[in-house]
Amino acid sequence: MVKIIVRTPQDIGALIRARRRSLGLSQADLASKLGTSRLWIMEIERGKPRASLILVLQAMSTLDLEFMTDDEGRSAKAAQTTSRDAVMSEMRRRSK
Amino acid sequence: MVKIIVRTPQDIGALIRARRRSLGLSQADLASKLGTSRLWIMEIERGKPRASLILVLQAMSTLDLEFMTDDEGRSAKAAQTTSRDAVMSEMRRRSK
DNA sequence: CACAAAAGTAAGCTATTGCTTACTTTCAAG
DNA sequence: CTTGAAAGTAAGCAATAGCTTACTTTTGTG
Repeated sequence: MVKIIVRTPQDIGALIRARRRSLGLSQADLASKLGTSRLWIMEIERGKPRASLILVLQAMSTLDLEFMTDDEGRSAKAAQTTSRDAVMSEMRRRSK
Repeated sequence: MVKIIVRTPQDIGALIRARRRSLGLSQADLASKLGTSRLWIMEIERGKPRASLILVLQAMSTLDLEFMTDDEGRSAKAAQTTSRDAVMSEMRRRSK
């Protein structure tokens, strides 16, 4: 199970297409599961840059795919800003 | 470094907001780095569902964030479909 | 080859995005 | 309490997303 990094709409298109195929679904099948049009599936698989976020996320979940991202241990502990960040924002405040 | 799963526009909004703050950037700062409007930053941080994919991906990269997904070892090896998938797609073909 | 499903292309339409500008409200620090 | 930056709200507008329908091309099997 290798981690793939997703940076571009093309990456997402390729991911969706590969997964759709590996599940044996046609574009029409996926479109109807998702409640979108077959045309939309076509376009997203081609890397449509301005596709809407929610449809992409729904497609991911329909295909049992998940996005992950690294959290830099900032979750609960650093509710109060770190002193370094405080300084930085102070600096910006002062500069013009 | 904990992996966070991102499933909804709200998840993305929270992620972007947290990271923006931890970098000491204002919404206006981020908007101008990204070439979008401050209003867009506002909306995305609130979980705008239909925001456009490309802007979201650009925001991620501007903030040094990455999306990852699991590849199920399907990369090169299984260029030719697995026999099980072949059967399934065959079945679908025949059924109506 | 021949046939059917899947995939791709096109055109036209409405709803929505993302923008600008301008104001208001909240926050942080003296 | 005052003040300036950041954040939130609002209105109006051009560009475009995503839809339907219809047609064409490609793909995979017998």
